[in-house]
Amino acid sequence: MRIGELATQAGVSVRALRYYEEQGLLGSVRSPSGQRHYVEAAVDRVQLIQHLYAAGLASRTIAELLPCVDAQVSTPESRATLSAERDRIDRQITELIQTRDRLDAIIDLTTRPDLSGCVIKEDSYAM
Amino acid sequence: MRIGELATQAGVSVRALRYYEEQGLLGSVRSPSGQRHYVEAAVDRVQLIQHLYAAGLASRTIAELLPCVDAQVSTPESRATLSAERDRIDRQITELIQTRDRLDAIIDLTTRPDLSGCVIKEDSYAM
DNA sequence: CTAGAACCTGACGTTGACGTCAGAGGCAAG
DNA sequence: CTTGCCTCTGACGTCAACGTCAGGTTCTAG
Repeated sequence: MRIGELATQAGVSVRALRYYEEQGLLGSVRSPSGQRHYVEAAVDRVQLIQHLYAAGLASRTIAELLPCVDAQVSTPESRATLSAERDRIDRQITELIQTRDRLDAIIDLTTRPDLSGCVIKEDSYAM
Repeated sequence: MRIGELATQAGVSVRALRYYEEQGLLGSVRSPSGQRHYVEAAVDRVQLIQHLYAAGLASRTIAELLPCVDAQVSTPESRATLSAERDRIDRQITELIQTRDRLDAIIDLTTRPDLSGCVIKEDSYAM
């Protein structure tokens, strides 16, 4: 599998894949002419990388953690990084839920029929 | 309340507050000498801005939505933006939960006692 | 065999939310 | 009055994850 097809299948750009390799996140086998070739499993790996990026992890952090995924082994440092990032994501989720609920409240407030123009109510008071 | 105290109370930098004003997110009253003065409610507003930034909204989007919060009224466009962002945050939460669970699985796999050194199992096969 | 698509390596450009520095003025205390 | 902290307005710097362009090679379909 060459870089263009991997890009298509994983839904990222060719440039991104080269960047991942540059950051030590994604390996490739080079053909004699220098072209990158990937195994099928690379699709999943790229998507994992994307999810970790989306969760706010930096390249360096991902580069530190991916070997654990590969070798299924963790050092004390990587264990610390793993649980730290896990907890950070957890707090991020909590905050996002609050913000989402806040947006819901705003939507509710601003969508609800505007009672300020409801003069009839005042008439009923005047009775 | 001057800019330094607002920065302290809201937990952001002075530079950030000037930036918010520049982006039209945060108003201030100027003293004759040109210094910014803020009302108490500015603390909450700054924290709302921070939460919206943390949720991935851009300055322009926030600038578009804050008037709704203030006036409690929404235009058709702002309603669309509001629900679009709400849904985006919702998807983001879902993805973050998946990534967190993925990290949990990795932690579990790499922390668990290493069975690869357990040769006794192979002996039991050899029986 | 040839055109066009895909690939390569640099290397500079982009974007957003600020950080930081320079130079100048403002304000309360002693 | 002056010392020291706070504030002001530009304006350039930063950082990360790519985008984009240049200039050249390689693969593939007809």
